[in-house]
Amino acid sequence: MEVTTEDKIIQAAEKIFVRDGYDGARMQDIANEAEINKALLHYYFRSKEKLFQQILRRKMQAFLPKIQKIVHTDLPVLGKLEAIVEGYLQMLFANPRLPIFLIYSAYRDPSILEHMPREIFDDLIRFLRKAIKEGELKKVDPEQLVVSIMGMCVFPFVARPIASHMLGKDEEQYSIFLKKRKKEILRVLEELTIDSGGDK
Amino acid sequence: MEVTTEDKIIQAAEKIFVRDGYDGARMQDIANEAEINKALLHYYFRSKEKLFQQILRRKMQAFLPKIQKIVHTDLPVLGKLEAIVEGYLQMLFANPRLPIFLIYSAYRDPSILEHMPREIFDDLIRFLRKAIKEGELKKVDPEQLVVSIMGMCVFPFVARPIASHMLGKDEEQYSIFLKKRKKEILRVLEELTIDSGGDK
DNA sequence: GTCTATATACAGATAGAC
DNA sequence: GTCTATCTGTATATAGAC
Repeated sequence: MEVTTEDKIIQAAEKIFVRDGYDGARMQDIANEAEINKALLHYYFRSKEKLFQQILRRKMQAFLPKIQKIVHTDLPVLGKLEAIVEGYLQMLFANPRLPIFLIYSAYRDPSILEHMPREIFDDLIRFLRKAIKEGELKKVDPEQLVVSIMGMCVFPFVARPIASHMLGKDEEQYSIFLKKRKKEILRVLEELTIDSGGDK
Repeated sequence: MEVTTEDKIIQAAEKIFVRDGYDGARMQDIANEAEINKALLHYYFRSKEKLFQQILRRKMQAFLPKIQKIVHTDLPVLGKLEAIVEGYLQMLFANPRLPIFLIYSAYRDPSILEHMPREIFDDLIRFLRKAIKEGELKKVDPEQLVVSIMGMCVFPFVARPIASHMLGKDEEQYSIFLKKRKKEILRVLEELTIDSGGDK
């Protein structure tokens, strides 16, 4: 299984675009990163814009499928929420700059959102609504709750430079802070669930 | 009180930089917005970089002082949290693109954070710690809680295009969603406070 | 397919008249 | 202080040899 030139370009372009954004990225940087010539980029993808669109689409599709599986597993509310938060945070640890890249790109050209799968959200919201009806979850707006969960997960990664400065933490301390995040988010979510067993 | 050319430039530059970011902004666009000639921008601010730094500093200082006042008022935990969330959301409604501008700018050049006041955070965290010790708030990590609150407030504004798409809402529906946000965030925070009165 | 060399476009910055 | 005209650098994109 050889690595084709196209693969090398895609790899390199992902790195540079995600790091620098469309406007900040330079074709020369991508070429350097791929260890090929700048002209080859155009040979394979015609233009910066077209290359960017490819990368964006790939990145969007890598975004949610893991979460989707979790949503469809059969777990009690808190267990499912825990799995979702964990899966989501895992993705963020592996791709800390992905959310801001996607967010920024969506401002630049909202039409790209057409390619973004939406069912995961719907399924999750449906699940939460059912959980409320069945008395496993306190009465909250499920849509609002999903956004709150995403916010609690994503924000410390997206706003990392500002947040670490605000908290007076260096890189290492902030990494530790992030690792404790799951427990603390679940601490909050716990309070929203209703303990049917009564034990604990 | 006349509007000086410098004022016009600053106004215009704020709008364009906040909207497009440093890389995306064009000096020509700023000049057009200010209804002056491009050369005048350089006459007043020498370079794009210098103009940007000015704007950034101004925007950073407009960011938190309102919150600071609230933190220093004498209110019970939930009341203070409510005031903070409200003030914060108000600022976000008035400046929806400010956070992403600041975040993105901080990635570009982290040294700008030196100009960002930090005491507000410290004060708030101290306050929360005290509230926990005095039994008004459940045992959570105050730093984590502050980040969670910020995340819940900021995320739906920062990620607006993606979030509205995910939820299948148009502009108007999403605005309504945002207006309900305060109540829902407080709903979550309520569960973290300890009702000393015992009523309700 | 891959390279070097070059064309083209445009943005930031300056010169100089008024 | 404000303008028009221009310079200079640099980024995307193409031509053409190998």
